[in-house]
Amino acid sequence: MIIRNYLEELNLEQREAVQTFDGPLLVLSGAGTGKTRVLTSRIAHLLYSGLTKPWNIMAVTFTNKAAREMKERVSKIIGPSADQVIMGTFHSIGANFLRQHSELVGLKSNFSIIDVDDQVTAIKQILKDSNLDEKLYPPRLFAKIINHWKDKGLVPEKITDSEKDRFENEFAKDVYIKYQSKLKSSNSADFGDLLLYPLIILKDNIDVLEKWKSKIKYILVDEYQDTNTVQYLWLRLVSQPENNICCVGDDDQSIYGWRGAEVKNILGFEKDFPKAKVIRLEQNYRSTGNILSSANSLIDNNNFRLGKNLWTKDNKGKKILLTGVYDSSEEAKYIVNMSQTLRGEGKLLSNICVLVRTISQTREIEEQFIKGCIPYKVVGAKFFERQEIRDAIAYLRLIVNNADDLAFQRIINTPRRGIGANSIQKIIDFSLSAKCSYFLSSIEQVKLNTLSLSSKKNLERFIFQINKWGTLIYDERPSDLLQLILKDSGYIDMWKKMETIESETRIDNLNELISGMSEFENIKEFLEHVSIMTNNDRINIDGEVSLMTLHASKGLEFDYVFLPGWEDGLFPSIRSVDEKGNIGLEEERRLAYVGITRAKKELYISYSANRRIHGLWMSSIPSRFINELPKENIIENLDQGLYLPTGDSEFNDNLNNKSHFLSRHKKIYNHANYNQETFKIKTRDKQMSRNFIIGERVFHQKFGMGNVINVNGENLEISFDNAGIKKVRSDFVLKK
DNA sequence: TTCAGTTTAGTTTTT
DNA sequence: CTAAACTGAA
Repeated sequence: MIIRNYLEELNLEQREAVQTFDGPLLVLSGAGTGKTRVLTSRIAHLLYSGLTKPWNIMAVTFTNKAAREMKERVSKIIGPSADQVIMGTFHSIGANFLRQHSELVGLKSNFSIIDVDDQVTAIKQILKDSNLDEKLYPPRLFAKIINHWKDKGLVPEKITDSEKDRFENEFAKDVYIKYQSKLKSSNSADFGDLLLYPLIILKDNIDVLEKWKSKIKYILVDEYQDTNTVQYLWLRLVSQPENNICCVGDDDQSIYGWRGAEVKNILGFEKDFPKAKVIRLEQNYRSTGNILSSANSLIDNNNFRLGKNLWTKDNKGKKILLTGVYDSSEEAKYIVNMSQTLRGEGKLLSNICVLVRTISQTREIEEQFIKGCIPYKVVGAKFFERQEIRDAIAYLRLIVNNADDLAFQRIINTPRRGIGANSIQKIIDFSLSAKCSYFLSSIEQVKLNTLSLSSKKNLERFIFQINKWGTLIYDERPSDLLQLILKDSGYIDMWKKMETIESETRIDNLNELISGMSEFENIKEFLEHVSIMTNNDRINIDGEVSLMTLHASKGLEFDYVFLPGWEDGLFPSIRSVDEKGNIGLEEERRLAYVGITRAKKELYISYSANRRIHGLWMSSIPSRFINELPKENIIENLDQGLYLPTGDSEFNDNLNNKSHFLSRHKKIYNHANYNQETFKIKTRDKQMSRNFIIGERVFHQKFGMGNVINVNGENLEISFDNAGIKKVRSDFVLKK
């Protein structure tokens, strides 16, 4: 055992949180107050005190990355036995549990985990079978309702009439029932099931519950403010009666309400767990005084909060730089210029991050980073949602779980193998009447000779291939097997034949997937990993600027933080305010609070007068949140000088007034001429950069330096020094 | 059954 | 603006 004086490194409150072992404990831990340190020290202290064994402790984190980090930090104090502590996200722990007890809810242990897109596909089919018009009843809406019910722990039987008040909900309950049986027959579970099924199993099987209770003696929960009802019920169930449960969280950082998170879980902790002890951590070790008092003053505008005030021994530091720009591309350029300046001052790029409200904001910023030759990384880029990646994973899913109808449907004719809509419909119809999977149905169709000769031949070949690959699951390495599948199925060739830039990228992505798989021992482990991987699990902190959404930034910290797009409508998002009124606005404000408190040293907030939304240029006014920041902590960047001063009376009059949402589209001042000018400059800019000549030296963000060897309009063929020959669009390379 | 060309619908955040 | 859905011809 490695003995370290971990207790002495803690402040008074932290130490109390670490040493309070028995009974329910809530640690209200503000941003940057050392909550991870408390959690790790607590685990170490529990083990060090000899009270319990590692496998009797369960620590639930919000991301797998957080779990990994925690494990590392605990093992630094206590040694390798830290590995035996049960750590993971609710979803990964739930999935594990469900694999052990799957038969209790009618699943097999090799069930597939499906994502939102698969849900929508399944619901589409159900609507079709139920003769409900997709146009009238959008599948996405049903998916949302069903997920919402699952978050609340509602199985179909428990849906009461009061839940049906919305007109769709009457159908929704029916769709929900059919959806669940569809999933069951596909041997699949969605994200909600990973939490809901374990709860049901524990409730209905007293022996399983007792076994769990005798195993788990101490529970630690991170990010408690973002737990939903199911997670809450689950914690209540397994922690009773000793209630040795320690929840750490910050009500001001609750930003997942739209996903079913209930702030009331943390607000009502003392009521839910009688005799609970509450400890507040308010000393911040992360940010400067200016950053901290801005955050405090902003969040003070929220009504629904427990209330706390962060303080720091640190000095005031630099003021927050507030910048108004003309349009979003100016904003992107500004961020890149500032990053360049910081880099010039010797600051590491890995200490810089840009946090946006919506992921689409990253595109323009990326463009400028490429032009400015600054390495960057988009964290949580939707790699696993790309078509080619989903297709590849669907092949693996079908091989591991033949009953996975959603995977079957996705790839049965991808690449085209002569099995058209008619044949597929026959397969589906038969599976419905025979109550078997699509895959089994296909086998029957071949036997029964119901399809056209060519279809039959093609289907036979497909079945043969799936079976053949299935025999290799345990023999081949996952990466080798996928490579084999993509080659033999003709999937890679399908993209190769296209010879477009996009198809090249897709093949690159597939190769990236294959190489990423090499760290996994078996396919099942890999599939588990990809489906419940969290956003920032893939983060790497090399010499790159990080670009991500505010949501993805939870739990992270950076020296220099850019917060672009502080405009009313974008941030706070008009949708959340429209849909949920003040509740929605408060959540947006908490999101702003999370953003501000990520910064350790310097914070740059910016807003733009014009932004292109869904292809149309819109003008906008600065975010109301800007006025909630104390003037003494802020300095306005007058260099840019492209926007009206924030003291503008029209803007102030409209604050906190819903009508100003309506005036959102109103031009603040006429930019028409300027607009045209910039447009001209931009096109000229683009055209100039597009005249590439053979032999020219160029730079590409991903592939580095290279020489142009072929020019075909916008499409360039480049021989890169380190990455070989690639086809690239001219927008993505820079002249040297 | 396939493929190319055209129209339309949907765009906040994510396990 | 983009991806999915649709349409019609080969």
